[in-house]
Amino acid sequence: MIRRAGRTSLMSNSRFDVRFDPGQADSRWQRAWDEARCFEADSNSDKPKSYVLEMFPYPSGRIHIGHVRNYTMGDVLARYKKMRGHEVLHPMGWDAFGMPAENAAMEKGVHPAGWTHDNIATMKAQLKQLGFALDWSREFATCDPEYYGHEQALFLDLYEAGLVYRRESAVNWDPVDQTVLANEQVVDGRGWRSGALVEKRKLNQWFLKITHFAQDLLDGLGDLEDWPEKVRLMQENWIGKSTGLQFAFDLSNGESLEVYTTRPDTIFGASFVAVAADHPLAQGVAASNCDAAKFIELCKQGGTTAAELETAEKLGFDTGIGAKHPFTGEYLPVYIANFVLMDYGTGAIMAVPGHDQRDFDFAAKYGLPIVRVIAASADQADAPLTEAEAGDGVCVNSGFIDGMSVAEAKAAVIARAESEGWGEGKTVWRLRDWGVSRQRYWGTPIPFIHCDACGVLPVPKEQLPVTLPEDVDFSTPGNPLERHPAWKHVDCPKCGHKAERETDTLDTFVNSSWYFLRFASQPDDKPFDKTEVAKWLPVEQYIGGIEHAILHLLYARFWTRALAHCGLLDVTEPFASLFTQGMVTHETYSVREKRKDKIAEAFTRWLEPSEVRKEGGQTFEIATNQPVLVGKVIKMSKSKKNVVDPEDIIADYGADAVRWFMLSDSPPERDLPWSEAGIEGCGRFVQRLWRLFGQYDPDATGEDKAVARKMHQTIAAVGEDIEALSFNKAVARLYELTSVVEKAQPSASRSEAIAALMLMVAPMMPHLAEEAWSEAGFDGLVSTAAWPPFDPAMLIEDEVTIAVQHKGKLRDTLTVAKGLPKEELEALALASEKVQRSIDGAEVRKVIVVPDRLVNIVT
RNA sequence: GCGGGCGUGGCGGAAUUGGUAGACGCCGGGGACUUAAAAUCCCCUGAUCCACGGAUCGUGCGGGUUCGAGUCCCGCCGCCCGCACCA
Repeated sequence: MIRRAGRTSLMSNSRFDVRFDPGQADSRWQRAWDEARCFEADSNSDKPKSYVLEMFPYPSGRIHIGHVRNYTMGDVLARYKKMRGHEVLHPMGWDAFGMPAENAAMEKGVHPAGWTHDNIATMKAQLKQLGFALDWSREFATCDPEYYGHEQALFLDLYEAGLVYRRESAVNWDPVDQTVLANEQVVDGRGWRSGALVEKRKLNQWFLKITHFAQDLLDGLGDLEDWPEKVRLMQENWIGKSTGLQFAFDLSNGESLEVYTTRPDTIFGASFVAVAADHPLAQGVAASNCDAAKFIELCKQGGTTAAELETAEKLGFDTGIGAKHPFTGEYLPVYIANFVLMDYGTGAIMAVPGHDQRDFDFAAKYGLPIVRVIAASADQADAPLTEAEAGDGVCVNSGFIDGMSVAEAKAAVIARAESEGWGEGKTVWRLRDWGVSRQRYWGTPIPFIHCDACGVLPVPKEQLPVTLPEDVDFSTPGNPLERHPAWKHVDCPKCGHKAERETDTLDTFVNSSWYFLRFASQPDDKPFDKTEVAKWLPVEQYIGGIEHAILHLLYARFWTRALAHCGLLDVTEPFASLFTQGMVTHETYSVREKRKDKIAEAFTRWLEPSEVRKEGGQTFEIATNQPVLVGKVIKMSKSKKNVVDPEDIIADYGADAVRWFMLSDSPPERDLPWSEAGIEGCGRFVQRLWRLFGQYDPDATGEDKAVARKMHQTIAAVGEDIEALSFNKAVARLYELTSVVEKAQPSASRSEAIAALMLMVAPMMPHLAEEAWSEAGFDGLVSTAAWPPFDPAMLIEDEVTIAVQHKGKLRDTLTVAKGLPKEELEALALASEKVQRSIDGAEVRKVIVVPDRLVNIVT
């Protein structure tokens, strides 16, 4: 199976005589791969194709260990697929627009472009050091004008297709810095720099009609069998299809108010009506009532996020208006409430405290009635409610729907509303259109021009790209594009009079919504070529963090559909299989210190792992020798200093040991705790394999059945494990084979197993594998060699160990020939001395025999 | 608050999906080699009891189904992630 050429003796002057030296081997093989250009994908190949993609990184400065884990997983799969004869596309690029570049500009006075390009250079060098099998010929950064220019063209295509529009929408406004803040820049309702109370302010902004594809995006989830169930569920909940009743309350002031409810079955339990603070009704009340206006102002303070709105104390303002209940005719009070969202449904709700916790909290606070209208059974109609009960049951205290199930009552109430003409059944989506406007510089300029006479006009396509101006000033907060003297002012493309450019840029999620298409095909004159893309898409395996489970992945699915809708693409689902990997974690180290200026106030000083020393179960700070508090194992973060720099550990242990550590022990979807002892173990294993590889002897003779069987079993299992991305299991099996081969006497089987090990570790430890492969005298690169075959006949053991239980407890084990009939197994089990002692003369009532597994005797 | 996930030795985890719990690795202990150290190799390592043959307990907690439960069902507890302008 393996041909060998060249050297005939390994006995002398071999690299195997000394320890494996990653310091010189790593870079030598990295150069060899570059020179051979062996990882560049050929679109015209007739091999089966594999598109392996990891989420491209934001160039934040340096590669962190999370990147290393992510890209190592993808790399193992890409290298494995190549060895299995696939034409592999495994590209890399840079998600290069975003806020940190502007923050650096403000803090350090560097230009975002320069900062970003420096970071890319650093990080690319770091990725190269890890030996990833990437097709660098397809590399790009989203901040390249070529890339974002094509993105602008696509944006205009979507505009022509009616999928882009403008409307008013709220942003976080910092009144001191006079700037728009991202949610993460709002801390406890205050601007992170100014500390000013953040306000909600309305701006005209650009939106993409993702809701047009809501049903399609939902339906598509059903076909994504190779996506984690939890991600599909999260997206399903995010899209949030609900059917309910939309109806109008007649108000005591003569007007009417549309509300939407998903629980029309609880309509008889409605005890008040609530509208959002920015609902027109609330605005109307505020116009003549300054208390109401004050309350609305209060609601504007604080964050805009759902989590903040829902955890904030429920507050309301009684408008004094009454809403007439459609069945009882009773008037319910209408409140303005801080927990009602204008963006969902009609921005107004009927509140049923008995069966919705938010309504319950509100009713309890304001002394409103809490009525039970759903009960476990009809005789429980008056059971007291101590909290909202959202579960199933039958209707009680509910007039004509009494006794109906929740589902029946929903249908009955909708039917009645429709026949009486005051309401209708309606499907409502939680999914909202995607706001893509950002009031920032470092992003894709939105290619539109505002003309007083002609309105909002797209930039003609032949004038693309609209490039960012380079001479910008970050000394004052806010968007530099707004105050740029020249860039902003242009002539109207229609009437030729003076007009202004749109100064908003696109959300960076737009950049990452089509980058996988550009990797597959990158012509100069258009974003991508449809037929070329069709050769590579969908991505066979997409790998990234769970934090992208909803937004990025939903936006990319939407964008792909939208482009297909415009006739630019034939695919609708970009990622056939998705894998979400866990984080890399580390324990934290801190010392509590007393501040000199504030003696009473202790504060925490965090220490880096390199600043502490462990001794006799205790941990000390190296510099001061004082005891260190060892904290929880949490995600590595700069603020807690529990970080390790990949470059440092590569320097200490070599790329292969780092890669091996990333794959070992923890299942890839779970968190991986970083440990110094663990990486040391990996470094030892690299040397252990190296010593074993040095024992490869092409002239060895003789068969060793046990070694051969173990090798075939391992080849079969490791292949399956890699395909399932169960790298930790593949690693464990390779350890097992290594141990077996080490202990075996020299034989042809043993040498064959050593060669197979070189091939099997090649995707994981490519530098070591190349060095051993060439040193053992094999031709060519191991990276382009074929994965070793296995013989299915060799997988089957001829002996099995049978568990013998008495009353479900293990009493003995028997080693027998595989496939022994039930009767014989039973007889052997009953003959066991240990079993007889346990039975102790009792009557055997039943014997359960599972062939090749166990015998259970019941007395 | 809503939605999602995860709990197995000192630690990371494995267990053919209802069939020998703890594979494999790390840590720790003992030994070999060495003048010594490093490196390497061998043995032990869930808890308790023990007559040294073994016994009992044990997969977050409490119930249940089953000849048999880490795995299935019901109810709790704890921790983690996401929540639309971080990427």
